[in-house]
Amino acid sequence: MKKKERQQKIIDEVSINRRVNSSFLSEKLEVSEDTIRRDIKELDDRGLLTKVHGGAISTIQKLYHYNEDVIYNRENKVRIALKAITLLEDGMVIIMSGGTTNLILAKLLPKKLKATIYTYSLPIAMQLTEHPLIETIFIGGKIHRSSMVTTGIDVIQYLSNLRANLCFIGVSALSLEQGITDEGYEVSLIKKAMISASQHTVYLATYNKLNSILNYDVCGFNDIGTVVTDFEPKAPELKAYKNAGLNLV
Amino acid sequence: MKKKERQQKIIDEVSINRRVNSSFLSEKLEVSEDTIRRDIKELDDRGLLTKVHGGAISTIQKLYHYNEDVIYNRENKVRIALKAITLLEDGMVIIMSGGTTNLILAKLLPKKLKATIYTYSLPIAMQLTEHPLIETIFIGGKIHRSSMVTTGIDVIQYLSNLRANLCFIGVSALSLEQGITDEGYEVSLIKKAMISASQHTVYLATYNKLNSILNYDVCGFNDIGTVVTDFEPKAPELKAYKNAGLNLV
DNA sequence: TAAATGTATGCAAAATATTGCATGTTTTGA
DNA sequence: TCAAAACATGCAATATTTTGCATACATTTA
Repeated sequence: MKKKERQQKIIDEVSINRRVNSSFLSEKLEVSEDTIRRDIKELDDRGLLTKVHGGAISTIQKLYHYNEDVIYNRENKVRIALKAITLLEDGMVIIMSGGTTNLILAKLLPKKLKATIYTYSLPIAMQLTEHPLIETIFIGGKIHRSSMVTTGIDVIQYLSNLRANLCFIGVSALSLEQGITDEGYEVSLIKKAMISASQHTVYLATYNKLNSILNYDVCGFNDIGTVVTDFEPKAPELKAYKNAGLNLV
Repeated sequence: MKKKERQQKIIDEVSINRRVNSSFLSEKLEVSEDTIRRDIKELDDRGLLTKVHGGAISTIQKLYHYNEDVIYNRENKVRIALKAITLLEDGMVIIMSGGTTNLILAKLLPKKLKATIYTYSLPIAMQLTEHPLIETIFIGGKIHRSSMVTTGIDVIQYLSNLRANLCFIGVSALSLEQGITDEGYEVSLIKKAMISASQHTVYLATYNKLNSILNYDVCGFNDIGTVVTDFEPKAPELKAYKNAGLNLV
């Protein structure tokens, strides 16, 4: 029996029973206890089980995990997310759009927060399953491959019947002239539906989204409520926005 | 220089430049081009870069990836999934339940298969986004944390309006007396709805699900259509099932 | 289309990894 | 506290993997 095969059997054994000891495995798999110990050590290093005195115990494994290194401008998004979290209270009903800023927000939500969250983004929904007190409702529809969100009439219709306290919208582009715009027609409609379903809307925008205009309107400048961004409050680029009456956090 | 170290250097090189060719790497790392090619092939298999004629190019990193090592009895499930795939044809409308066997099936689906797939499992939906020709529709609802599927009246209602060619159901328990049963009430209702929405139903069952009974009925023994399992066709344990008229693949 | 360049595969030598034992140390639990 | 069990480590025999070469095949490009 090869090493790989043997290690797989150890993993199986550990996942069936909560715990397994080296002497038992040594006998069952017909190798010395030293070999078993070395296997267990290696599997522990790979995070597949936990080595204990006498054998190994199972570790709760995540089926899916996401690679944060892939996210562009991650540091700034973390700062935005942390600011956005201060706006939350227990018991809120929240709608979240897609995008990596909202994904980071989902990850950073306090574990003790009680809330009901509606989303149509697969990664965000996955992330929210790790929060024990958050009830997550996924809004179904046709999946858009690259952005991993659902779109279509089903989503808009569902949102039209919803009442939420707050929604978090990832901003694609923000300008003084056009307000918030998006590059996709479908997404712009969904975001509009989110806005009208919520008492308050919070826009999450990294600084590189400022002063740009895309093809589809989401929200005119005068209707924008709160924008959370990662610019220094005194940065000159923000002055014009503040002067125009925007509530920047 | 060890293999691992060398492969890391190849990855580094590819991520700095967009592309690197084998002859350059052969000279720089002082090994034959054959070795470089073998390294590149292996790294490609692991998804860390993309092999092309003449060398390798960088691959877009996935935001989410799942850990196959976590899946119990993975080898058997792969065999079941491969058998199940032979039942598919282009243009089919398919419903998939949750579970790791279906997840593996989703992963192994031929990249050239054209199909429309309905699912209520987040991991399966994520997996399906990697198939360019598959249109995926996610059935929304309240998310059940540990199994990462949606449940509730919304799901059942949605399924009741659906007509599909085929559905794949992960089996929790199968017995001669009770047929297919499940441990959750909600899940059993959803599976029943899937069955009545589909022309044909395919049950995926690893051998350890045989001869067990759980609390909620999914499908009586006489109504079971096709079961795909990983037992040897001549195994004595299957005899009773075959004698009772079950179509085992 | 032909030459040049890149690729796949089998093979044997060399490199590397695995394993069980011997030895001494640490941990456990009565 | 002390004996028994579990553990870590070095080592040599053994098993496996890696590697470059030779050969034949495929792809590119001038």
